[in-house]
Amino acid sequence: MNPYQFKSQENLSLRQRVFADIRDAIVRGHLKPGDKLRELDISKQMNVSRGPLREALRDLEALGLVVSAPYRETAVADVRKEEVVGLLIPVRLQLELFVLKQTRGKWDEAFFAALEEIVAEMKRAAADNDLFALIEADIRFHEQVLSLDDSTHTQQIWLGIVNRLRLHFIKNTGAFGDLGRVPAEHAALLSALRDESDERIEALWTRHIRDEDCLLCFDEKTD
Amino acid sequence: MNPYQFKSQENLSLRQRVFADIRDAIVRGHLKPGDKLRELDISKQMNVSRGPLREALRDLEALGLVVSAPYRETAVADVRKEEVVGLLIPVRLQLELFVLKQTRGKWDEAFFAALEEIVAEMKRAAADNDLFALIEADIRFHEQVLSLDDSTHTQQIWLGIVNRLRLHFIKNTGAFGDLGRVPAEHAALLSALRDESDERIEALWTRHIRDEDCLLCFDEKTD
DNA sequence: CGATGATCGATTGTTGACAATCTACCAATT
DNA sequence: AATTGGTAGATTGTCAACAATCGATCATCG
Repeated sequence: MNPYQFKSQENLSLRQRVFADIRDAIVRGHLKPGDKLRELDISKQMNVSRGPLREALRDLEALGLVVSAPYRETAVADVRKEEVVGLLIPVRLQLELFVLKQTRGKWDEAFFAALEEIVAEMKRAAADNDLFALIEADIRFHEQVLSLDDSTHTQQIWLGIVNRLRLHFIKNTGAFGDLGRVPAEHAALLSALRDESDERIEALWTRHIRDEDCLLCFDEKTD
Repeated sequence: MNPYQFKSQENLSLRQRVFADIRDAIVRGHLKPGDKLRELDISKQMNVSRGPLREALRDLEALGLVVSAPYRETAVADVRKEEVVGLLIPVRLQLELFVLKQTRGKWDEAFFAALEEIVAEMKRAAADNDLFALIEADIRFHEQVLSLDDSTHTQQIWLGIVNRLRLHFIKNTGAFGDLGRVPAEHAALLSALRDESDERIEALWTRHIRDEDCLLCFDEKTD
């Protein structure tokens, strides 16, 4: 056998690359809610025919990042803060707690090391004041946890909310007062996973995810 | 103004009709998990070109009803009972409780009447021993509740799980011992919505949704 | 005999052209 | 002036042909 592990060569179809590009443009904020996505324009810009592009738009629609109606142009969707805070984040919390409970005892050193590495990335991003990288690392931290469970449904539900969370985070950029708090919080979570009891982990985890939206609600309350 | 309210004329694209047909074939059990969906076969059978069909397949994939990989044929997805019971149903419970809390006080007579009508349908279906109709009525009951909230996210998350619930229910058909229990349970829920306190409603609702999977786990434990 | 390479049929991926529909605008009618 | 009807341009919906890739099969070679 091969002693070196090659990364799986991801065979991305045109449709998937197009999808990723548009998604990134949306969650990075280059496309604002309500912006029209005209198929011909985009297909010309990307040098791609409309077939794969249309399929990519349908994928984005399924994730709630765009909205469309027959014969009307597709537009970037909006995400309202109350819905994210009241619904998406609770569902997400439920999802992560489910996986943590489900996989208790399966946490090995490789898992902890991966989280450690992500926390290090967070620190770098916070030091650089790179908000986007920070958010991506944050998401990757939680995805690493979710990946403990290989159930299709877990991934599917996560996919259904993660991009709207991205959109939400980016939209409420200004609220992140202290970027350094993010790596610190996640480091605390990691150390809890290593040493603390299940109940304590659950309590910490719940508070962490609640705090994340408090960070974001914050800007509404300041003078 | 017109005194008569016309139903909104639904303008369904070919893609949407194709989507609905395949979805029905899957949740009705005519297509079993693992069955291959060859684009050319289906497009010929439906007398439709592959473009809209492919988009419909991508929609089905987003809902977790089919799985596919590049250059490999799409196949009907399977749904494992543990995942439904452990994850989909808890998430669904959370979703419905959220909407109920959110819309408390907005429940009018028209809403109750709609639920009443659905319960009547359930009774008919149970009397006819028509399992499929019963399941559809059950789903419609809960969709009626969810429709109290007009948030996009609520619908989106529901869409992400409802078809897999359908698949699950159909798959575990044999478990439904007493069809009459279903309308009775929902009638109880309805009367609780009318008269009981919020706490009592929440408790009843939680028990109801838990019971639904108990009904389905049932077949594993008999004899 | 086992591993590698080539070939073929089947299936999906992609494209560009054509058809159907929508929106906006303006004229006709009352 | 308000409503209706019609037209034009833009945009999406649909199609059928072509290209790329996959899996199975068999030949080749060590």
